[in-house]
Amino acid sequence: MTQSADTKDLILDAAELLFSENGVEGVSLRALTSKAGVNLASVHYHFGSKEGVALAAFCRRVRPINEERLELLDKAESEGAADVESILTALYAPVLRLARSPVDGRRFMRMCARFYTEPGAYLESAFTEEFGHVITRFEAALHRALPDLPRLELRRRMHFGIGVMVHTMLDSNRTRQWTDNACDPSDIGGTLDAMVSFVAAGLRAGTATPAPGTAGVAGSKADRT
Amino acid sequence: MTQSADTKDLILDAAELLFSENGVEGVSLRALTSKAGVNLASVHYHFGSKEGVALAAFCRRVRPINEERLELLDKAESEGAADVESILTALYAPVLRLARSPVDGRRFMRMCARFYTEPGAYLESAFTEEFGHVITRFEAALHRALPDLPRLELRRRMHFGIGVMVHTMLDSNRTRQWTDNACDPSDIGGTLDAMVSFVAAGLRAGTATPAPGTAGVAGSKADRT
DNA sequence: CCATAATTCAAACAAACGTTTGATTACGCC
DNA sequence: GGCGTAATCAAACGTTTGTTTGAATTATGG
Repeated sequence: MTQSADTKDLILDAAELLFSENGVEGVSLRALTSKAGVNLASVHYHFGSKEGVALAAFCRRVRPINEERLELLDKAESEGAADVESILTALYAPVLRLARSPVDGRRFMRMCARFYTEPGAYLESAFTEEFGHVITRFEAALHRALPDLPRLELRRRMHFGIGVMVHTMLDSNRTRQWTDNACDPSDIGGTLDAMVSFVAAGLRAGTATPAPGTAGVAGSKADRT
Repeated sequence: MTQSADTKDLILDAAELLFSENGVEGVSLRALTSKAGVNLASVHYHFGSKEGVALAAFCRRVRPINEERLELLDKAESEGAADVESILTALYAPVLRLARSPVDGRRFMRMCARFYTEPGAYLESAFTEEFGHVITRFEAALHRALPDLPRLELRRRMHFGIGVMVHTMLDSNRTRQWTDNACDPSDIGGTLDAMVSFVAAGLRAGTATPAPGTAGVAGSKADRT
C-alpha cells in the first residue's frame, strides 16, 4: 500500500508535468512512465488506462480548488450580499494561488487549461461534473450582485470571464511573447487584481451598478493571498 | 494544375473540418484523405508533411482576416484618433464575421483557436509570424486611445481581451452547456457587440478615459457588420 | 502524335502507440 | 514459516501512425 501510493503519485506528478506541456495526446505512456521512473505496465495497473491517468491527475487538484472556491463564496456572501469583486476573487484566487506552490502549481494550471481546450468525451464529462454546480452557484451570486443585468447577458459575460481565466492559466509562451511578459507569472497578486478589475468592469458595462471604490488606475493592491 | 488545385483545396477543406473538431494530433492522415476523397500520398505530394497541411490551412484564412483587421484599423484611425470600441471592433469583427460563411466559417474559427492552444513549435512560429505585427499595431492604437493606462497594464489587459476572443472562437460545447447557450453562435452581431463592450469596459477599468455613449444596458446594437 | 512533366494510385515501410500477458518480487496476516 | 494478496517487471501483443516507393495515369506542349 505504501509503495503503491508512491508509484501512483509519481505517475500523477509526471503526468502533470508532461500533459501541461504537450497535452494528453502528445504524451506517450512510455515517455510518461520513463519520466516517472516506473514501469510501463503500472499505469494500467493503477489507473486502468491512459484516460484514467488524465482523469485522476485532473480530479486530484480540481476538487480542492472548487471546494475552496465555494468556501470563499460562502464567506463573502455570509457578510451580506457580495459585490462583484469579492465573487470574482473567490472564483479566481484559488486557482491562481495554486501557482505559488513550489514545484508543480503552474504545471497543473497549464494542464487544466489544456484539458479544457482539448477534445475528448471523457474530459468533457469530467469538466461538467466537477464544474457544473460551481458555475451555477457563482452565476446566482453574480445575478444578485448585478440585478439589472439580464440573465442571458450575464451568462454570456461569464463566458467571457471564463475565457480570461483559461487564457491566463494557459499562459502560453506565444502570448507572453506578444505581450512582452506583461503578465509576469510570478506576480500572482498583481495578476489576480488585474483579472478581477478587468472582468468586473466588463460585467458591469452598461449597467447601473456602480463600482465600489474606483481610485487607483491599475490593479496593484493584493487584497487576498 | 487545375486538378491539383482541386485536390489541394479538398484536403484543406477536410483539414479545416477535422482539425477543428479533433485537433491536429487527433486526426490521422488516413481519416483526412478519406474525408477529402483523395489518395493518402497526395498529402505529402502537395504539402510535404502533415504539419504542412496544418500550416497551409491556417495561413489560407488567417492572412485575409489580418489584412482586413489592419484595413479596418486604418479606416478607424484615418478619421482622427480611434476610440476603444472602434479598435476592438476592427480586431474582433473580421474573425467573427467569418462565422457567417455558409459552410466552413465556424469550423475554421474552432480550428484556429485549437491551433492556438495546441502545442507544437511549427504552429507557434506561424502564429508569431502572422499575428506579431497585428498585435503591435493594435497595441499602439489602444495606447493612443487610453493614454493614462500604463503600457505594461495595457499589455496585460490585451492579453485578457485575446483570451475572450479565443474562448469565444473555441465555442466548446462544454462552455455552451454551462452558460445554457447564452452565446448563440448564430447571433454574430450580438456576440460582437457584447465582446466589444465587455472588453472595452475592462480596458477602461480604473482609468479616467470615459466611455463614449453609455445608455443601453446590454450590447444589442450592431454598429458594424 | 508523341515526349515529357505533373499528378494519382495501391502497397508497403519502419516506428510508435496503448494495452495485455505471465512470471517474479515484496508485503501483511494467521 | 508459509499462505495469499498486491505490486513490479520485461517482453510482446496487434494496431495505427506518418512517410516513402515505384508504377500507372493524366495533362501539357511542341
